[in-house]
Amino acid sequence: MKNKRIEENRVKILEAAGRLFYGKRFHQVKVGEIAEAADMGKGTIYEYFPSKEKLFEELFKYSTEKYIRLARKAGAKKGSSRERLLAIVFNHIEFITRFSHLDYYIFHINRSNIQELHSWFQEKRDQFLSLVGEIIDEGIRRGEIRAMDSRLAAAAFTGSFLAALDPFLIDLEKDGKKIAAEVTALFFQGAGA
Amino acid sequence: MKNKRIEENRVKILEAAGRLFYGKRFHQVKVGEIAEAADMGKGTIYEYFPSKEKLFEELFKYSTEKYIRLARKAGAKKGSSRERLLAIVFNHIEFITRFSHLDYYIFHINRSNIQELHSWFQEKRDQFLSLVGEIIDEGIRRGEIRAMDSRLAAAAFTGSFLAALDPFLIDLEKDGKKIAAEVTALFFQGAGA
Amino acid sequence: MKNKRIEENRVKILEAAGRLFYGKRFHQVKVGEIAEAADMGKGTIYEYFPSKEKLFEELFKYSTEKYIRLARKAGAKKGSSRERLLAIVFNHIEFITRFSHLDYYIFHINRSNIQELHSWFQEKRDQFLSLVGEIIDEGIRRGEIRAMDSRLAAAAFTGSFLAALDPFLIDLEKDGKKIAAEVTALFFQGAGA
Amino acid sequence: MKNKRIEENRVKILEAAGRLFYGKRFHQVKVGEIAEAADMGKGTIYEYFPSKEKLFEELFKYSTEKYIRLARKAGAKKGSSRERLLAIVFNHIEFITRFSHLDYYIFHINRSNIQELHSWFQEKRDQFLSLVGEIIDEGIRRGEIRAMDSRLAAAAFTGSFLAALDPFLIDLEKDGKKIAAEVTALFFQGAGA
DNA sequence: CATGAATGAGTCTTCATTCAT
DNA sequence: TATGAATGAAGACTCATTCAT
Repeated sequence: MKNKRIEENRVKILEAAGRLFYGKRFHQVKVGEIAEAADMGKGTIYEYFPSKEKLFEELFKYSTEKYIRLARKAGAKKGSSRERLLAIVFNHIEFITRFSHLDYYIFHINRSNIQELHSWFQEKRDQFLSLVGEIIDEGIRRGEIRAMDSRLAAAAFTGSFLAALDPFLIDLEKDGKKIAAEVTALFFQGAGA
Repeated sequence: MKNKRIEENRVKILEAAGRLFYGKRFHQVKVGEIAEAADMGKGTIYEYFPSKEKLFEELFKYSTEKYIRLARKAGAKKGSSRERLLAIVFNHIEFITRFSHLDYYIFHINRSNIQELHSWFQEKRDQFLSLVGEIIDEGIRRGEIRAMDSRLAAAAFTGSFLAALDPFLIDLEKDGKKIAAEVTALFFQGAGA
Repeated sequence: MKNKRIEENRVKILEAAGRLFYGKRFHQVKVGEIAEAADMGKGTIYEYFPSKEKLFEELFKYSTEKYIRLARKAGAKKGSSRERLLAIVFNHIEFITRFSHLDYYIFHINRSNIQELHSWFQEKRDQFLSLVGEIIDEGIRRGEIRAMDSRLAAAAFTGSFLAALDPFLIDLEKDGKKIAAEVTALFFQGAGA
Repeated sequence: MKNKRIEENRVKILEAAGRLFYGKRFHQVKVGEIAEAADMGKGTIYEYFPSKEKLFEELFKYSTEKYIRLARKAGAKKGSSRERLLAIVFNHIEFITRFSHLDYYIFHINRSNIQELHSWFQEKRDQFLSLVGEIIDEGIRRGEIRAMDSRLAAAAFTGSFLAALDPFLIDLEKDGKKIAAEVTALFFQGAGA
């Protein structure tokens, strides 16, 4: 099918661009580089994306949506709220391990400099926080979590595992799971004596 | 005095640049704009910074160091570990309220796209986490916080208040203090029922 | 063919640049002018030469090599050493008549301001002096020229025709050949009574 | 006296500029460098010369006039035409040995790219060729030189010693005098067998 | 007189985008 | 559909010159 070929090339470009943009600023990545990395001619890029700017936006969306899709799947598993939150964290670890360059586009450019994507990004963050918030809400309903502002708790929990699992701070491969467990435990038990 | 004049101009440029870079990408800010914003000739910028790139790096450092300096001061206040952590959070609120454009350069570009600054930035983050970690350690010594990995806790706590106080999510001015208290309380008591 | 097109464009640029640089200093010639003179876009120049500086160097080499190639051809003609030397001089006249702008880059910037080309230029001058020196050597062997340091003689002869045929001193078109003959005669007979 | 101090500074700047321009292109030498080399403030240069361009022109004139003044003096010595021509050549050697950087401005930028100086330079060259030509003319009158176009002979002779004594070709210090004698001998006796 | 910080006009160079092949 | 040579708009940066001290 024609569409399949087209979609394959789109993803090929996005993945190549993802790797290149990782750790570089927008203007440090040349369209020619992306083309080369995607093993295509420069002109071909423009068959799939109307501009470099749009390509970057698409990459941003592609990464974020991939993350949220996987997170949703991970959080959907049955179990206690603690198990489900842990699943969210495990999913995070797996994602940033497998798609480290994509991870980059999700929370770390979180105040996207792409003005055009601002509201889109807010919505996606909302979706993610809602996902976590719902798990917390259910935990409250189940009596596993004390009554609280689930929205705030979702943000706090998300922030804490993001910070604790920063691949620049720890060895994700080796210590990821352990830290995931610890940070989740901390969220449930608190630090107080 | 000569040195004073020079330092004043440096800061004048940095502050002007900070306001301009805020919410824009590196290449969207023209050196001429910075010069105009700093009320100087374009050439004068180059008397103080060898390149736009270097100016950006210096801005990054300037902002980060300002933040850490203020955080250190805030955390130094006497009191319980809870009060001191709260002081760190209050400082954060004040900083991103007063210097919202500078805040931008601190945790939100936290995987600095500026390759050259990577290790520098790691060090600064370490310094900040150590600052928080020491407060937690003292809390443990005092019996206010249960025995735990203070480093991990520091990262988790920092992550949670950063996420919860995101100015794009909440009205900092209005709800900042309340949320600061809540997120700190959550850190101490945990979410568990 | 592709390569042909590329070489054509290179030469087109070099010739255009040659005409422009003639009688102007490096910084008085704008890249845009060269592009316009070569009937190309400014960016195209940079497809062929990495910088204006390099383009100038290439022009220098191009001109010098063209001169030497033609001189070699002229000097290769059969005949007495006097005839062959005269051929070298005639070639010089023809060259600076037809390619006056290229001539400019050859002996008149003879202590090349282009530091990078210094040794390259020395080599080329050596080649030219050797060419003349060999003719003289053969003249000695044939008994047409008395035994002497052919290297020195080559330099002296070259210097004398260069100076005597300076287009700013004489009317090359009108008097060139006559003066060429005279200066060659002077070289053979000497000025002594 | 005031004027003495002023003249001293002028020469100081010219000499410093001469050393810097030597082997560099006009735009490669910065006014700041000249100032530093002359051990003055940048602004001070402008007290003595209205522009960098004019400074360069003055340097050019200064060098050329110094050369011609010395050549005239050298050629004025009593003796045979051969001795006097040799004196001109010896003077050349001494000049380019003592003032190598000034020599640079004389015959080697002989088609001055400074359009404004063109006619001035032609005149100076005329003066020099006349100087040599007069010696030749007197030689003819004395019967030391055969009847000939003294103008052409002057150019040829000048060209030959310039080329033969090129400091990039020979060791002036060591071989200068010998080559001077040889090139003069060649001029008188000719190369013919 | 001497200075050097401030200036901004002027230019090289880059690179996203086009389009003829 | 794929390509990459050609393009030129746009911007960082330089540096001669000025002028307040």
